[in-house]
This record gives sequence, C-alpha cells and structure tokens, in this order.
Amino acid sequence: MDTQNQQPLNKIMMNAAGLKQACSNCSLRELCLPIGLESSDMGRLDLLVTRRKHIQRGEHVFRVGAPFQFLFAIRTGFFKTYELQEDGQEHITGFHMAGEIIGMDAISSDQNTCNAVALEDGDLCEIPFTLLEGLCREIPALQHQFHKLMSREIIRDHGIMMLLGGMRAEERLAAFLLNLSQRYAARGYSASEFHLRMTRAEIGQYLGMKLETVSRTLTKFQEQGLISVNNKHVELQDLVRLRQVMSREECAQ
Amino acid sequence: MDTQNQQPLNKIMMNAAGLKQACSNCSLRELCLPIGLESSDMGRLDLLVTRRKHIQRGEHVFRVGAPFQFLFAIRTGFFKTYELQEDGQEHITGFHMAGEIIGMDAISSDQNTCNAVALEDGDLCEIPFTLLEGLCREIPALQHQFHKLMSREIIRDHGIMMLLGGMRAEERLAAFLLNLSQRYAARGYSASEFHLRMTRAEIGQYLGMKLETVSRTLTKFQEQGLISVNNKHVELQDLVRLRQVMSREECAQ
DNA sequence: GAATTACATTGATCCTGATCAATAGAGTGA
DNA sequence: TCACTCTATTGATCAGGATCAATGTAATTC
Repeated sequence: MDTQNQQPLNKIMMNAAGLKQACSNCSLRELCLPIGLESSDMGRLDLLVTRRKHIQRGEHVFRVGAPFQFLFAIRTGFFKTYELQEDGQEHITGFHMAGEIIGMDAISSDQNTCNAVALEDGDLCEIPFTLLEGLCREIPALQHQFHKLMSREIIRDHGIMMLLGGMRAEERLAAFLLNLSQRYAARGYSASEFHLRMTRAEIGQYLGMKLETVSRTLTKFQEQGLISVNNKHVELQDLVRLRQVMSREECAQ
Repeated sequence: MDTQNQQPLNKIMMNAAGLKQACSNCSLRELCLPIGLESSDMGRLDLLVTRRKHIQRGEHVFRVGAPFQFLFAIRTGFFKTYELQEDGQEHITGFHMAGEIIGMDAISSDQNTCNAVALEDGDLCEIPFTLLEGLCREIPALQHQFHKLMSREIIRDHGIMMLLGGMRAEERLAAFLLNLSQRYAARGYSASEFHLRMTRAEIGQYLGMKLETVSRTLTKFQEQGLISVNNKHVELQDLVRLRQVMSREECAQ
C-alpha cells in the first residue's frame, strides 16, 4: 500500500471517459460509492467525481469548521479523523483506508465537525455533495447506496461505542487488531500481517486508553503467542485465540 | 409528557388532508423530518406517513435482525436502543424522545442491528423507507433534510464516543444530565427539572459505568449542591457548575 | 554520522471505578 | 394491606489501568 502512490493528479479532468482514474475502472468500486451501479450510471458518476487531491503525510483534508463542499473518497493512503475535547485532549473517531468515505459529519451543519489528517501520503476523490444529491435524485441505485454508506457509518460508530463502553483494555485492543486485519483482507492485503500506520498514542486515543497500556497489552499478547509485534509491524499469529480474548471467552489453556 | 398520550390511532388513515395527526399540523415538525418543507411538499409527506403505532412500556419497536421496512419517528414517549455484547451484557446506544427518528441503522443491511424498546408508553409514526427514498428523489428539500438527520446521528455518536473514550464517570454523568436538559428544553419542557425515564442500571449501560457508580455520583452531585435527586426526579440546581464538572474545569471553591 | 526528536517499552505506585454485599425504599399485584 | 419484585443507596474491598518516571530504540535532520 505504501508503494502504490499514484502519478500526479492535480489537473482537473474535463471528461472522464477513457481515463484510468474514473470510478468505472477504479479497483475500489466494489468498496466505495459505485457499488451496484450499472455502467451507464457509473459513467454519470465519473462526470461528477472529476477532481483528485494528493495529500501528504501530516496534511489535513479538512478541519473543524471548514465550509462543507465535498465528501472525500479515499483512493490510497491512511487517514485519521479526530476531535478535540474541551480540555484539549485529542480523541480519534476513526482510522480510514482505501474505499472509505469521509466528511459525512459535515452534512448536518454545512461545516466539518471533526478534523481529518493523513497518516501517510494518499489520494482522495473529491465528491461535490450538492451534485451528488442531484445525481441521487436521478439514480435510485446510487441514492440507496449512499444511504447505505451513511447507515454503515452509524453502525460502525455503535460498534465503537460498545467497545468503549463495555470492554476492557485487552478486549478493545484485540478487537482493534482484528478489525484492521479484516479491513486489510477486504482490500486484498494479508489478514495476518500488516503495518500499523498510527502511533501507540493514537491507538490509545482511539480506544480510550493510555499509550502505556497499549504498549503493555501488545507485549502481553506477544508473550501469550497471540501476535508478534516489532514496532509498527504486527503479525497476528493466532486469530482464533485473539477472537476469544476479544469476546472475553474463557479458554482452558 | 407522561400525560399527553394520544387517542387510539390504530386505524390506517387513507387520506391525510384535514387530519389532526398529519406532519403538517404536528407540533414536532420543527424537530423532525419535515423541517424546511413547503406546505405543498409537507402534504406529500403526509400521504406517505399514514400509519401510527401505539407502543406500551416494555414493548419492542424492533429487534436485531428484523426485516427493514420502516423508519420510526417518535411522536410521544421515551425509548432506548440497545445491543447485546458477545458476553450477553446489554449496551445502550441511545435514549430517544419526541421528534427523533430511530431505525436508520437498518438501511445498510436491510435489517435492524439494534433493539428498540419503549421505556414509557408512546406513539410512533411509521415511515415506509422505500417510499421515503422515492419522495426524496422528488423533493430536494426533503432529501437534504433526511441526509442532515443521518449526519446528525453520526455526530451524536461521535459525541458519545468522546464521552466514553475520554471522560471520567463524573464528567460523563454531568454531560448526560445536561444533554437531557437541553433536549427537554428544545421540546418546551423545563431544562432544570425532569424525570429520568430509565433506571440507574440503564444510565450505566449507556455511559459505560456500573449502576453503583451512577448512584454514588448522583449522590455526590447532590451533596455538592449541583443537583437534587429524588429517585427518578432530578432538578439541576447549578447548570454553570455542572458544565464545569463536565469540562473538567478547576473551580476554586 | 552525530545529534536531535519522536516514539516505544518497562517499572513502581496510586486512584478511579468495579465488585461483592447488605439494606432500604418504591412499585405492582393479589 | 401484605407480599413480592424491582430499583436504589451505601459500605468495604479489590483490581484494572492511569500516572509518574526512567530508559531504550527508531526516525529525521543537519
């Protein structure tokens, strides 16, 4: 994933037909907005999503309060969205990878309510929201797919709420690793071996625990033979037992 | 709120024109789906939302896995949505009151992913989702309002995630009370005095803490003169200091 | 390649909130 | 009205994870 950065994309494309980077040829189309569209409709979406944006590591896609104009579909790279608590501490609301869409929080008040920043270089498709709504009025399948995406975001958030409200540190971290694993697998990468794009502190800010606890718990998992960690490189060695840890199942070792 | 139960509503209305219970005359229309609609469009929504459903305390509106057909707009009553963790413990994802819409989680997989149950008797409007999508394709203002509602749900969930991930028990409970206060105020009820519709255990299942901690913290708030609690009846006596507690501000007493 | 900075690990100690337990009060139904 | 159940309060104790602190390691920069 690190190595598949795209060629420069900053020119606006006037016509999507025949271009490599149209939704219709995008390798992510089965994960992203165009799921289930017929090719003629996909072509209309191509005409709408013409702008690509290259983002470097550390750069923000949007910040709290930014006027809302686009949703962003991630083509490559790895992003986090975060908000600041009143006392200034950062809370991470999500880590996002290829095929996912960010910025939907901004629909309700016409400005972003969270910040989005790249944890590694990447490319985004800018989706002009007003035009998207227009196209949704014309293409029922697109409309329904968009509603599904928003609904999925709600379900995802509920999952995190359950994790934060009802699980202990070990269980949270196991769930986190398994979730990453499953998402990488869905994108054709290894389910059992990957690089963490975020720091221990960021994992903690996402999972509601301190970075020391993250570190200690990873070490513990390694001692138990569940995973092998080397800095940012993680290998899940025993998915079955990791799932047991997540679900608080007793296991007679 | 307890006393404003509606007359029986179980008959299906064939024509909304002139009926008391149409969206167009609904006292909640400024909180609910029809915000910002012109009256002609509101009439079309009336034709769509014709079924009302009376629900008694303890009865479920829907359960996990139920086939998805309707969104539900709350007219009266008080509801909770919850999911079961793998170990069987219940986690509450939200408390819902008049003007709010529940069931949007079901859009993505065509079945509900959480359970919704009434904590007191109430009435719901059934919104046939397929028809709503159809009407959204014809009425841009309705479409946009619906998108705003889903987006607001996402923002709400992010707020809870921050609460669960970054706040301690006192702060969570203060935030919870202030949130209820603000929602009651928005519906024309007192911001400083209300009945808790849920048990201490349910507050705990929502806020990620045990019922004993909820009880102790309420007692503590009372001792500090922030609130006065008597069983389910709560009076917020010092909103300013309660906000300080929520935001972890030091206050030189 | 050395210096600097950011990130990670590990240990010692403390505190918040969980757990176990007992009692009391409110609500419900016979 | 009494009995029963559900709910709430309060106390005593314990443990998971936070906090404070020191050291080690990787990544950047000059």
